[in-house]
Order: sequence, then structure tokens, then C-alpha cells
Amino acid sequence: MRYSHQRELIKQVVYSTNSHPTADWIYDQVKSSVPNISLGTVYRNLKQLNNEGYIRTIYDGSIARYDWNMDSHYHLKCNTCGDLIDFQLPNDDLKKTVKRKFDFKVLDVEITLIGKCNKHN
Amino acid sequence: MRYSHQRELIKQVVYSTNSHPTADWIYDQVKSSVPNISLGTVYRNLKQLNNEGYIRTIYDGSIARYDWNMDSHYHLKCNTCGDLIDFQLPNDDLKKTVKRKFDFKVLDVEITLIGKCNKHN
DNA sequence: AAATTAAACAGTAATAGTTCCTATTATTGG
DNA sequence: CCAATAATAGGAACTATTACTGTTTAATTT
Repeated sequence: MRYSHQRELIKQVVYSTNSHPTADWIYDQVKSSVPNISLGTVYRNLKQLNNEGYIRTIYDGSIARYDWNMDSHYHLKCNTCGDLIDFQLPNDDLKKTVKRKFDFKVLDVEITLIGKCNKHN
Repeated sequence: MRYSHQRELIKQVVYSTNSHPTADWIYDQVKSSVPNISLGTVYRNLKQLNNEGYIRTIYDGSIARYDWNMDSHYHLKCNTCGDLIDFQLPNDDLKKTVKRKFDFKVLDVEITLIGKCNKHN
């Protein structure tokens, strides 16, 4: 992957926040240093950074968000304000621990384990 | 909610499969009995069925899928074939149990707890 | 059983997020 | 410093979903 100024800035923006930004938000940020950057460039570079393991893509409903934190961690999603909050926990009683540690009321739990099923051994 | 033939068929299609179908797949199925049903009707009714608690909407990456199973349960997503497999587990060591019970190799775990954060007490 | 009312409809246009295309520009290895 | 080619800007295209509009249909009232 050849160096690119735009990609470097995009990476810095993702690494600068814990808010799991969208492509559009990142685009707006980078525009302040490179006013005529195109949204396609942002998407292309986010995909590359994802593929190279610099960032990860998470889906918040139907829209993509980007996260610099590559450690295995989970998210608390508030369906009133939409915030996505990082957390890391042992595998015990999630709901109670989350209520205690984050004062976050769990209404629904969605767990997706991504991997490979037994048809591809 | 007034009775509608189309909605009844849409509900039946969702209840007929464990494959977590997309709106488009449901549309194709229902078309065999109502050839000129419109895709908008499918989406509108899926949303209504969701709001009335007959089905739930799950997001698979950026696309919506529909599930008749309203119990709290999780999904194994295979990133080779895209299958989404239901499972239900106690909160112990997920990865090992999943490997043993489903012969499914977990590469990444995404957990989203949906609820309300402490700004809205 | 007709008339009335409003929900649901088909068809289609519009939107949002994302990807693709093309001619131009920038990085890099020789 | 030059040639090769990866990356770019700008905009068109695409996909999933929602919104709009005039018509049909189910439920309710006469």
C-alpha cells in the first residue's frame, strides 16, 4: 500500500475519537485540511485501513461506523441518543454487570459471533 | 391494524423459514401468490409486524433481515457463506462452547446490548 | 345491502449510504 | 529525474429503503 496523504489524515481522524465515527463525519473532519477530498476517497481508504488491520468496521443498524480499537470489545448502544459506548467484560451475567458498571438498562441483547461454519473445514 | 391479505402472506413467509430472510427474498416468495404486490408493501408490512411484536428485525452488516423467533437468542454468522444460524447459550465461555456445540470457529465476536444509557434516567 | 371512511394498496419517485468509473495527479523504484 | 502505476477528485451508478399519490379494499354505519 503506497503512502497517501489523504489516507494518513483519515487514519488520524479515526484514531482521534472514541465516538465510532461514520464515513460522512470523517469526511467532514478531513475536509478542513483537504477541502476538495472526495467522499469516495474516504470510503476507499477506510476499506483499505480495515483490510490492513488498522481499524475495524462495525455496523450500527444499517450504517457503517469505524473504530480504531482492535481489541475484542463490546458496545452499549443507547436507542435514545444513539451513542455507542465501548466496554469489556468477563463472560458472567452481562445485564447485571452492565447495569452496575455503566448504569445502562439493557432492553435487548444482540450477539454476533463472526467466523466460519462447519461446511468449510 | 386492519386485516390485509398481503400482510398475512408476508407473515407466513417469515414464519416459514429459519433463514432470516431479507425483504427482497420475502417479496419474491409472496409474488408467487400475489404477482403484482409491490416491494413497498413488503417493507411497510414488515415494519408493522415488527412494531406489533410478531417478528423482529436483525441487521446483517448493512442489510435488514427478518426473524420470527422473538426469544432472546444469538446468531452465528459465517463469513464464508453468509449463513446466520440461531443459537441459545448460558453466559459461560462462548467461543469454546460454540466450537464444541456447532463446530463453528469464532474469529470475531460482536455483542450489542440495546437499551438506555444513564443520561435518560 | 348500499354508503362511508380510512387503512392498505400498486406503482413509482426519491433518498441515503456506498461503490464504481474515468481522466488526472502523486508516489516510488530504478 | 523519469517511467510505471497506485491513488485521487468528481461525479455517475447502484442498492436498500422510504415517501408520495391516486386507487382499491376492509370495516363500520346507515
